[in-house]
Amino acid sequence: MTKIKESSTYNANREIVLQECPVTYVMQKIGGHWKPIILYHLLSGEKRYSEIKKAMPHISEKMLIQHLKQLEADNLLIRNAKPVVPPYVTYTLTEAGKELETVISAMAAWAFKDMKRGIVEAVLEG
Amino acid sequence: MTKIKESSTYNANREIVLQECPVTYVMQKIGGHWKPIILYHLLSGEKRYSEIKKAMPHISEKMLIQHLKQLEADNLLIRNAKPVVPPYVTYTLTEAGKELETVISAMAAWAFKDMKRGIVEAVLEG
DNA sequence: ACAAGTACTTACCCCAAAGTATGTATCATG
DNA sequence: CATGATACATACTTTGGGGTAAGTACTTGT
Repeated sequence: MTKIKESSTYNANREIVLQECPVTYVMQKIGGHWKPIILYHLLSGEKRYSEIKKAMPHISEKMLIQHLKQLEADNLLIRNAKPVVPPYVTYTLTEAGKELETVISAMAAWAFKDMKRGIVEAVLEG
Repeated sequence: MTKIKESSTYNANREIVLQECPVTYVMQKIGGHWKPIILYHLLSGEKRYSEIKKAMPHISEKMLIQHLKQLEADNLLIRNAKPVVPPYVTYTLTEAGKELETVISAMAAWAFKDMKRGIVEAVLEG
């Protein structure tokens, strides 16, 4: 059986790369502008929708909801809706979500180091 | 006429988020489909262009070059061209690039754990 | 009566990222 | 003298992520 050529490389790419590359696997789940930031805010504990929104003034509602749904689908957080009348919905990290803290920390550590490096170089050049 | 404000959110977002969020800072540098994979291949040592290309059969030349240039500009790798006649160009990680290994390892570790979790759940569900 | 708050949903649009395809310079080799 | 290898460059098209704006359903406060 010849391998399916599906519709051109990029579908092929996605799947192959996903299976081969754990980093890409992670990127699928926490990549993009907003997801890591949402996760970051939830690392400090359960928050309700409006709290997250206030913590991220620059995100649109559409993006926020969309990524919350995605993170839920990816089993990184849990949505909890109380059937009360002003809706009361909270989001909590799952175990998987909490375990991302090590990844996020590693990133943050590297980022700070790299930012410093940038400054040092700028100073040396100037 | 829906006019988009010149300086409206998404440009503002980028900058604000970059300054506020180290994770986004990292994403700018190693995010996307290809960059982490390129870095991964270079973690095992200096490689020439054609070697990287062969190691990543699904990337287009355009994307490969483009990301190599970007990674170079971001000070994550160094391009070394020997002025010989079949061109001989190698790429090596900088210190900053090598230090990404901790980040990439954290990602990989999480990914494998999470993949396993996915399998376990699938089995339990039947 | 009606505005305001909460947690979304939907429709429409734009742009940057990624893909496709082809071109370039140089020399070695058949 | 034409072909192939190497390391790119460039034009052109497509795709999808993200942005804006507006609507929904339900109730509380004034």
